[in-house]
Amino acid sequence: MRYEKGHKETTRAHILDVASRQFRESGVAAVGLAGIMEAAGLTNGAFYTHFDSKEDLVRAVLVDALSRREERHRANLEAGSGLEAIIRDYLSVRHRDGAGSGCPTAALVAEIARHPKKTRDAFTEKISGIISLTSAQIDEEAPAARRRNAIAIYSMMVGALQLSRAVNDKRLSEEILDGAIDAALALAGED
Amino acid sequence: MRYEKGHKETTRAHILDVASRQFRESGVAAVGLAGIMEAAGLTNGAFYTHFDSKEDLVRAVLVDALSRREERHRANLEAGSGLEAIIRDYLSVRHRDGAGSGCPTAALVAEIARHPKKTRDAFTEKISGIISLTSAQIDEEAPAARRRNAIAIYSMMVGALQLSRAVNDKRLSEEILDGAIDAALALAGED
DNA sequence: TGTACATCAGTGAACGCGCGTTCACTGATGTAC
DNA sequence: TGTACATCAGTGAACGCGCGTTCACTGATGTAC
Repeated sequence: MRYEKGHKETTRAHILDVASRQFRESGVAAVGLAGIMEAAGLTNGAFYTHFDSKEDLVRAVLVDALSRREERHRANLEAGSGLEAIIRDYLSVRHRDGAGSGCPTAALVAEIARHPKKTRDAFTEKISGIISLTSAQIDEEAPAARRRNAIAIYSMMVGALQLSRAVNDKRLSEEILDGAIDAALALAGED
Repeated sequence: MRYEKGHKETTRAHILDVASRQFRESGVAAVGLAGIMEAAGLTNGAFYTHFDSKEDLVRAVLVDALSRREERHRANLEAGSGLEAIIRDYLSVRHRDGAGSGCPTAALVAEIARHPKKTRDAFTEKISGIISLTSAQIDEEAPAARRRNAIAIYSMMVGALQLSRAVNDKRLSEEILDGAIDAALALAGED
């Protein structure tokens, strides 16, 4: 072959990374394929060697980014640092200010709701896994209560992170993060 | 004048209503001015008789829609139905399925975070008011705890509504709404 | 060993289209004289 | 009272631009004979 073995896979992964960052930073609708390809060091046309369409890329980005976060979540739990570390990390100033490398759900959930079924299917599956994983770590007897609290914590984290990003007042933004940390820890059974 | 008195104000309000619905339904970036004007029964060019730019319209929509929701919230509280009614209404299937007439925060918060300072300023002011209003209704002694819980409830409602909209599984979607209702009621001190 | 051909990731120009914005114009009415 | 002019919300065509997608082509390498 004209390129070394694995070259195509590497290029695809690179485009995926660039797109993943740009989507989370600016939103799917506001990002163009030409800009992604240019940032990846390629020209327009090469895109279709790797993906069928922009929608196909969105789906791939979603699955990849959510899988990475789930993996990190899992590693965190296995290292014994527990839900508390995850909550504090999620609702940190660093996460608020680094949307491009942050949670894809917080960055894109509203947009995903408007995308085709196939894309929402992929998202649903990943979210379902993240909720199950979180629920296993809640300090509660009843499984139903664990699941309920996992949903409440995840919803609160996603909502609070977004609000802290949209709000244009340092004090209020940090108050939102801190308020959500307290309430999430209480729901986790770790306060 | 060539049009009856108040005609211009009526037209402006009509454009604002149409835009407000389309933005909440499809997002700001995905909606074009031509589509808004056509749905309003006018032609392209008339837009600039009423607004300076698309960004100016976004700001006006945000202030208008959030003010209306705050007013409704306030009326609800004064009618004595309390926070519980507000929470149940916010996290209802009807609200989930009616984004176009629903909460602008849930529909647009991630996009707003990427808009210019002036737009985020307007959003910040309104959100601040909504948090204060909610906090006054929390069944807690300490003002700091009331404010913290108000923030937690609002964040959770926004996040849960978005997740319930994005997820493509009826069961999971309703589980998210119901889980968030339970947790929010607990935080409101009404469980 | 040397040559002809096949492979295919990437190039770069072009496609039709809709975007936000501008602007010369229309035409119904109000005002001035 | 009748006529000329001013006002201004709305029209509709056009502006340059970037969008997602297509496609004929390139050129470096691998394979066949």
